[in-house]
Amino acid sequence: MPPTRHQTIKDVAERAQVSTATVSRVINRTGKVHAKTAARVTRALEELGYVPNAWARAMATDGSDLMGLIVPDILNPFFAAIYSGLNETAKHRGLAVWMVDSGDNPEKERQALHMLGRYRAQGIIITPAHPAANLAAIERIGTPVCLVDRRLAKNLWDLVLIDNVNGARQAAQLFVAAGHQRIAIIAGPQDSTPGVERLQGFVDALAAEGLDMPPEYIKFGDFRQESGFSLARELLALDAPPTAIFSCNNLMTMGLLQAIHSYPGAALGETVAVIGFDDIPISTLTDPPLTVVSRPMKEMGVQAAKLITARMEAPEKPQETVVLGPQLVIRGSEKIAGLLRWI
Amino acid sequence: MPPTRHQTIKDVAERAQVSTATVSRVINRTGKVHAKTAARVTRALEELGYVPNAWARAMATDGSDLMGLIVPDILNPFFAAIYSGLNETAKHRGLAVWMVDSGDNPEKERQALHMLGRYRAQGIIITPAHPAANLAAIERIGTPVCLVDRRLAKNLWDLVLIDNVNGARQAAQLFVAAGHQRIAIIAGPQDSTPGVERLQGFVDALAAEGLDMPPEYIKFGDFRQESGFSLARELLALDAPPTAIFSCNNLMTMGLLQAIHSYPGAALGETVAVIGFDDIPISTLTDPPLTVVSRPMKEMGVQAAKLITARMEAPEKPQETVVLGPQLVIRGSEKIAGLLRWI
DNA sequence: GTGAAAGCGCTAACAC
DNA sequence: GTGTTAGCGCTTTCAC
Repeated sequence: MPPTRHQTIKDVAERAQVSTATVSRVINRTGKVHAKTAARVTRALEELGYVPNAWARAMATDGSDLMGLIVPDILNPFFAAIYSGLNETAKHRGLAVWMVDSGDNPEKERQALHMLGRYRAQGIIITPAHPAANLAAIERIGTPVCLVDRRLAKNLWDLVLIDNVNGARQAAQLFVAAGHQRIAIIAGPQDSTPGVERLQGFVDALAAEGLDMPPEYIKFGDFRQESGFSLARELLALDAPPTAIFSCNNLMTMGLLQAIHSYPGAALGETVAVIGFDDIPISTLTDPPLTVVSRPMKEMGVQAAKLITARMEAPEKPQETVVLGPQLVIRGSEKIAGLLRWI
Repeated sequence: MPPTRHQTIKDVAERAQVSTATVSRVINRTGKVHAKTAARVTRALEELGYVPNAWARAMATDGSDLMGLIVPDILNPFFAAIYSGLNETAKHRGLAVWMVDSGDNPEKERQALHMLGRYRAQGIIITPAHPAANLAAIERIGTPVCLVDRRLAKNLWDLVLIDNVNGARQAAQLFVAAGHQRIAIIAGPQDSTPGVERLQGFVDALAAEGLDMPPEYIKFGDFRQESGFSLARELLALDAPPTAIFSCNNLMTMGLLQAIHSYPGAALGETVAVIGFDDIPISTLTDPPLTVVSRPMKEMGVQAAKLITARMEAPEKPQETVVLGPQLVIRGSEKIAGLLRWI
């Protein structure tokens, strides 16, 4: 491991017997350089194993190729998929994406924002931890911002959203079609866009079908597995437990399944039906396989990349919102065995 | 969105009626500054919403707080967990971690290496895609390197490994104890450390118990779900299918479960037993729940952080290897119902 | 076509 | 205690 100092443009210039300006021209293909000189420079570049210094370049040009992505949970496959789509698209445009985890925590989010600020990221894509917590900080960013999956209290930024109301409605209608009457929901936090919209879409759709949801059938979780687990147990313990449960995100669905699995007398597809929001790897492994509202996660990242690069080119253009449609994937878990006989 | 130019140390200096040097001193708490002056500077700092420029600072000090992590698959919870541990520990030491995905692909890995080089990362933690593909590039890095989970063809770098042989041995012994005779393995790629060691540990342990593994019971996958699925189907289709299958990583275990689930006549815990390497979220949801060789994933990240920061302080100290122990988590899937009667 | 030189934002001697 | 100044590595006028 020879810890050789990084070669600079100056080293290259000396070796190729030219000025640093010429080396720069060759590297960036900017301005005319004689073919022969260029060849000499290229050779020196290779011989020295020159690696450009991104900082120095960014300082001189007042702009880097760095893009920030702030997500609430790097371990959640949903956000990993967004990163995937974003990164691929950004790479094509010569941009590098740095993903940072906010832990869905305003204070950590503030730190993340600050860090990307220090590194002078040219744009920030963020799924905010809270609709208002870091509002001021985000307004002060001074570089393009694009929100993904969740809105903020102010509507100043480009948005990539899912039609949550529509997705929840489809789930509700499917439950009704399967003959369920006692339908429950494990909702998300009501200070987040997805939390509110999914609950609303679900409740409204059931109401339209003439079904009122009693309060004890509406549970509020925090989008984490543990809350899905404990809330599901509360539902199963009711005197008149629901025959159908809609879980509002992937992690809570995992908890819900775990609860059903471990609850005496409860059985998926027998005593209780389930629809989850967001597909999960185990969907096809449960018995019956899991019916879910699925959404184009990677595509959300792709759209975010497009919005933010467009805004980098035209900072003053009007705010834009992209709404992607969810898709119901029916696999069987939306019904239970005995139900049709009872109706 | 007022796209105000970033404030510089110079702006602050003017506002506080001091020199840039003094501002720098206040920011970095280096050198003496009169309390009153400091107060004036601090005030200006806040009023202007000053955010330091990491690049400029790094250029001036010839060193940043940037750390690179290159993983084969950001979507794999195993690597996400490593990031988690690494990031937390690094943050305590004032370092920021940039995780980059190599897609387990030497070419993309090369690009990742290059990118972190351009950004002058102060250290690189990497799970190499291939034992030799980018060897030269890694040797040329010139900044501390720490390998996680996989070795390289040369033993020049600090290492964080799992005792794979030991983990596989425990799995084999448990199968034997459960009365299995026809035991198969879905192994990983044989050009990777974990692939080789887990196979070896398993085969050797069985041999020690007097059990030879016929070649048709040894399948080679690529650590991805799809290969777990198709190889499992091959095993189940044998004239004398195994009663026990050991899967060598989390993704292949998912495929294996899927295959068992969908294969006519096959049933987990009835016709076939399973042990997986690495825990997965669904372990407790299968029936019977899944027995796995589990390992301290986050801790691997923590150890990597420690090794690399230690090396940053003492670049010439002897190479160090940390081997962490895996742990067998017995949940029931290692046995099948009828087996004990037959012995 | 090519080079000299200024400057990006910051730190670190070195003076005072 | 505080200011002046010389870089860090690079790009970019502006001359020639």
